Amino acid sequence: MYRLLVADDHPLFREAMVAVIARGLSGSETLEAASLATALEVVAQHDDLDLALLDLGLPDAEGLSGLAQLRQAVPWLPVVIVSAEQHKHTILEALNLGAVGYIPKSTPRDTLLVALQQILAGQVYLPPDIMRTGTPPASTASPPEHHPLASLTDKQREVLAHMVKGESNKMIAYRLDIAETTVKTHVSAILRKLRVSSRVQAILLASERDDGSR
Amino acid sequence: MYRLLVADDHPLFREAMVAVIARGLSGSETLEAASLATALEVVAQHDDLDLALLDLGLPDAEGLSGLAQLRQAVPWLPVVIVSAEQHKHTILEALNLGAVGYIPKSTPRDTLLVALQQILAGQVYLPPDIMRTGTPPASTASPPEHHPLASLTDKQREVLAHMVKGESNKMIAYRLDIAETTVKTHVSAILRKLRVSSRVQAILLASERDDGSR
DNA sequence: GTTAGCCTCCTCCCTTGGTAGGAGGCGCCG
DNA sequence: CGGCGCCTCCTACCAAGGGAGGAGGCTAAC
Repeated sequence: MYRLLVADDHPLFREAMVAVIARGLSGSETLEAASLATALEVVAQHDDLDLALLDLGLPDAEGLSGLAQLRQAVPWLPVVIVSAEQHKHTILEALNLGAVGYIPKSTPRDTLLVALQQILAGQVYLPPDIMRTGTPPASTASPPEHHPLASLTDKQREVLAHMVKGESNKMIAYRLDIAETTVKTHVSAILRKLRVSSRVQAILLASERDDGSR
Repeated sequence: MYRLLVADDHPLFREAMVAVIARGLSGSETLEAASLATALEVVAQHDDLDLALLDLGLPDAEGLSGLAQLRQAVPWLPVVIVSAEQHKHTILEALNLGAVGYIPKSTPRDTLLVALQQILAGQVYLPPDIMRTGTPPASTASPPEHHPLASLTDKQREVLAHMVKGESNKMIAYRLDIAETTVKTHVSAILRKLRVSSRVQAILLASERDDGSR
């Protein structure tokens, strides 16, 4: 059911991770990337990804800069850090950059699965020791605002603006002078990027943020 | 296309009015009432009415009290006053009670038709002399808030509350532990009473008013 | 020139939303 | 008691929404 990206430069570890996902999240698809560069390529071409697992040891990304780049490129994509190191400082920094979780490479297979499921369900996963010792500050409380709206193209935003007014696809098509099928295409893309499953939810989400109306 | 109620105690005038409507607004249905009492009965049984034409000379309603009662009984129903008298004071008072227009009985047939169309389109109609001399104050600017939400039954409000959260009919059915068909019935009633044609519009209207969410 | 992203439009297909109309149960009120 | 409103549920039907997949044109970037 899910589409995940596994970005890690160790083929072996990558395979192991993919195997865990295949077994634990049946029906899910996994894409792989051995470097940050390819990871960026992949996410650019797949705007239907549900989650990216990002290793912090990638050759072309020093430390958390890879996370930062990924977050900037595709803000709507949740990223969970998979790392060997476990400095609390690093973890908190990652969360501040918008990561939705931090999974130590030492995590046993079944715990890993639980973590992924938790994250895919919209939660944040952190290693148990962090969870205990001092709750990470503002980070988890308000996960630095993935503004998924930002990832919309101009046209998509325009369509969304009409959706928010309560207009139907047909009406929007008429107003923007494009075919209704085109409107549907845009709407589908919007729903995907906003990670919702109905126009109503998209509208609610949209009018929650940029609220020009009141 | 429309459903109108003509409330007037003069059979002859009522017939004439119905005839004008039948000819000018082809396909429209008209219901009739000779007294305020019957008018109240009729509107109670037909929540799909588009407009009520109310005569101010009804035997069981002194002056504007009939309008007040009608407005209170079915706040979602637009009411236009049809009257012989033309005191400016009366007209303004009627508007303050939520009337969407005031049509003098002396109005010629074709003007009457224009007035009705204008009102059915959501406008307010007033006799020309009033329109000229001094614009009626807050009345037309903010037509005293038909709070259509008030006309919803408890269950309907409950359903609406879930709609506002972005839930589908199926989901609402599950949560309220009723059949989806029942939810649909409620939704339809809500749309009718709120005078909108899609759930999105209903949601927007609902969250515009009672805004407990922010 | 090639690539990539975006916009455009299409067909096929399924799900969801919404209307119409009927019907039974329940409770309140005249 | 009878009537009425409300809630419940149903069938049948049609319109709108949404996904999958493909395709062409356009422009900006390399």
